[in-house]
Amino acid sequence: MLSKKTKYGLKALTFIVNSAGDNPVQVSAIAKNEQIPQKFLESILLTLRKAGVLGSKKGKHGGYYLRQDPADILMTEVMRVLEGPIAMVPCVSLNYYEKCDDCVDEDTCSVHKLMIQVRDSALNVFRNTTLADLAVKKTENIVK
Amino acid sequence: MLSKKTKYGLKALTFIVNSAGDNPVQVSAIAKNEQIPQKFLESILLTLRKAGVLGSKKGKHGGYYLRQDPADILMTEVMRVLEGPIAMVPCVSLNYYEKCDDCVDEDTCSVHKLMIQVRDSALNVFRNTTLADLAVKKTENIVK
DNA sequence: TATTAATCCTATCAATTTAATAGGAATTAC
DNA sequence: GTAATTCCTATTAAATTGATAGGATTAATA
Repeated sequence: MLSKKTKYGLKALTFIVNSAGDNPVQVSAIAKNEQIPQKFLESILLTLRKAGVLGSKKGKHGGYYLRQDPADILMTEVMRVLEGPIAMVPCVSLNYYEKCDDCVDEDTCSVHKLMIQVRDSALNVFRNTTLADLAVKKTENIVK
Repeated sequence: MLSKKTKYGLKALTFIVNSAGDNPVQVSAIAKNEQIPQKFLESILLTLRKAGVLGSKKGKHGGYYLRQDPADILMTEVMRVLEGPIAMVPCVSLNYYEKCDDCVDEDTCSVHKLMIQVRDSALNVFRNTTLADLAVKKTENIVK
């Protein structure tokens, strides 16, 4: 299952893209519009900022903003920050590899083989989707 | 993350395929060879039996066996039984659809769009992989 | 410079899920 | 009838998730 953290995070990022002014977007505005508990959202945006996806400005008229063009922000990065490894098992993770304690031989493990395929198919989606793609509205989508 | 339940279940099914005799395979044998807690494994195999993937024979010389040719058992079925819905969010699930309470319009939801792609890519793997594929050993794999 | 509005930080909590264990009932082979 | 096996229900410990609480810090501006 996708965690609420990730779901909220993706919605928040999309909202920021679509609030396209030069001013930072406030947590309260996002929370209200996307129906997200504000305090929870605060912690999520903080995570995204620490990961370098978002920048922030403190104090009055502060808020969050993107640090790159949305077309340059890949879902691989966003998903890893919010949801953790893309692989479903550590033994097929590119960025967080760990050997299974129970598995004698990775090369003959049936789970390993299957999970590599699942990982690659997910990677294929995330590598080819940017935040800009997510933020495209439906009408724009149709026009394309 | 893949649950241990699913991991153990996949390993157990593979083990049964590779124990290819006509006799049912005992839980104790699987548990021992695959390093799975026996009581936990019992409950997993019971689930697979109730779902129709495995058959069982009680009493002395009893055990579990496949009800179909491994080449006819798709990962879509196995994964749904063990891990639950393939979709990461209920609102894109083919078999367990549920509307999000927070989401106003599915058609414009950025999460929805992305998760449909992820679901389809996973389905593509699971629909094209059978238990027989999982159970192929490495050497056989190379020979192909 | 005082006030207000925002992010930042740490801690805590309740609910849920997961992984595992326990104990025995039912069934079957021999 | 005994031994070996699956079947069933209940319980539990640990981990994770989702959310809340309270205040510290920072910056704009009146």
